Amino acid sequence: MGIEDRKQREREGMQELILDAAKTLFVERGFEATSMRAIAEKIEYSPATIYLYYKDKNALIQDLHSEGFMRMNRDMGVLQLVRDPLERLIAMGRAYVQFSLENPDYYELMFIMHKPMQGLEKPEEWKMGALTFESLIEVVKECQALGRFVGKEPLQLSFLIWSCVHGICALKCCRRIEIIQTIPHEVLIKDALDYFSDFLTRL
Amino acid sequence: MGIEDRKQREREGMQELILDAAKTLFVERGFEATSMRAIAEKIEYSPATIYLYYKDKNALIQDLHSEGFMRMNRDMGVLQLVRDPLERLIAMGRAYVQFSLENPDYYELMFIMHKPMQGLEKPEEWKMGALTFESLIEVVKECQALGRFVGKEPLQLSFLIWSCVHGICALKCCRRIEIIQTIPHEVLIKDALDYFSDFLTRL
DNA sequence: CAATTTACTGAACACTGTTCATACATTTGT
DNA sequence: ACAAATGTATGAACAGTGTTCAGTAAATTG
Repeated sequence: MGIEDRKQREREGMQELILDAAKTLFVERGFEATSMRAIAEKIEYSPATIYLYYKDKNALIQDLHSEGFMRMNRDMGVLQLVRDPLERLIAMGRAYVQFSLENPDYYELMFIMHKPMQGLEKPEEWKMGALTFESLIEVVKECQALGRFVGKEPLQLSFLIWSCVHGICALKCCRRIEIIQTIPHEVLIKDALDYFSDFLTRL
Repeated sequence: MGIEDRKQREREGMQELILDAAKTLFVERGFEATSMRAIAEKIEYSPATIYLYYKDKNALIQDLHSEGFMRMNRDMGVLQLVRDPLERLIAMGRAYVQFSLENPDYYELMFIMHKPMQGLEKPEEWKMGALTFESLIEVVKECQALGRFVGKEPLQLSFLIWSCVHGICALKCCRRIEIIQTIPHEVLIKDALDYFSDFLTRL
């Protein structure tokens, strides 16, 4: 029946309408600062209507959470074409940081905020993140197969590498980088990434 | 006049009473989850009374923010006694992570939450953090004086080192470490720190 | 002892996320 | 074509939040 299909489409259209409005406001005014009423006003519906399409505010956040991971995976997908594992590893690190700089709001959602985590026991959505991490482990293993990172556990090493790039992103994102005022932050981050790459190469 | 002194003491006593209650509740129930009314109830005063001693909820947070830095500085102060710069650097990294594990609530306040940052343009309070970072730069320079980290800018390198340990703490604190379920987190963090130390030693 | 300053509070304001009975529109069965 | 049943949207309300302020009670002063 085409009528059920139409209903389904309408439903998804409404969800997208809500999510887009929410996204815009979240980016504009931050997170806690955007109310359900504000979202409702933007799409010209009653606040109660939103609850017909999303269980609560957290559901909205979780949807954006997954969308963030899809974007990141899309952005980093092309890197699988890089043949040399070490080069790929370094490129992944740079792409990761770049993503966080270009989409700080998504990044915060994905890796910093507490909200999207709680009540998300199921790794169903979160699985996308685990997948990205596993591709990191894979590339580390490939590097090891070529004689690098000898005597290191790939999992632990991958975690350290992740920590390193995440640390850069998080300090920037949470504005703690601002205690450093002697040089521009872009330079700081660029240099840190260069050193990071240099270290990986030398190990 | 002793009477003015007493008033001053009473005032500070009240501030401490409020701050202690706030601290307890923050740790117990998280941050956004503790209301001014809850704090007031705990100290058996009216909510309005709190506003006679703290401008608003942010002021409370900022006070805890500085207290966190004082604790951290105290904890890490003894490390200045470590003679060898590299050993000191590594010990500082370990102490940093340990602090974050023992005081996740303070850590979140100091390095993750957005709230204590906004409206805190003055580095008066934030200066304590900058001081800790500068002692990191110093120890890096000392290492360089002994022939390590050749050709690296101390500031940028220090930032990378900070990023690395902060990354570990932040992933743990924000529960993103939980995507890794194959080995216990303590082991993961311990190993990552060992690798981190190993890398610093080999550079 | 009266006047003044200080410490405190109850009630209110403008918000927040969320729920639910009610009203409207649409689809269905006859 | 009309009535019944389903689905969709909403206004009003609830319980909660941070915060303010007029008014009260206590302590300090003259």
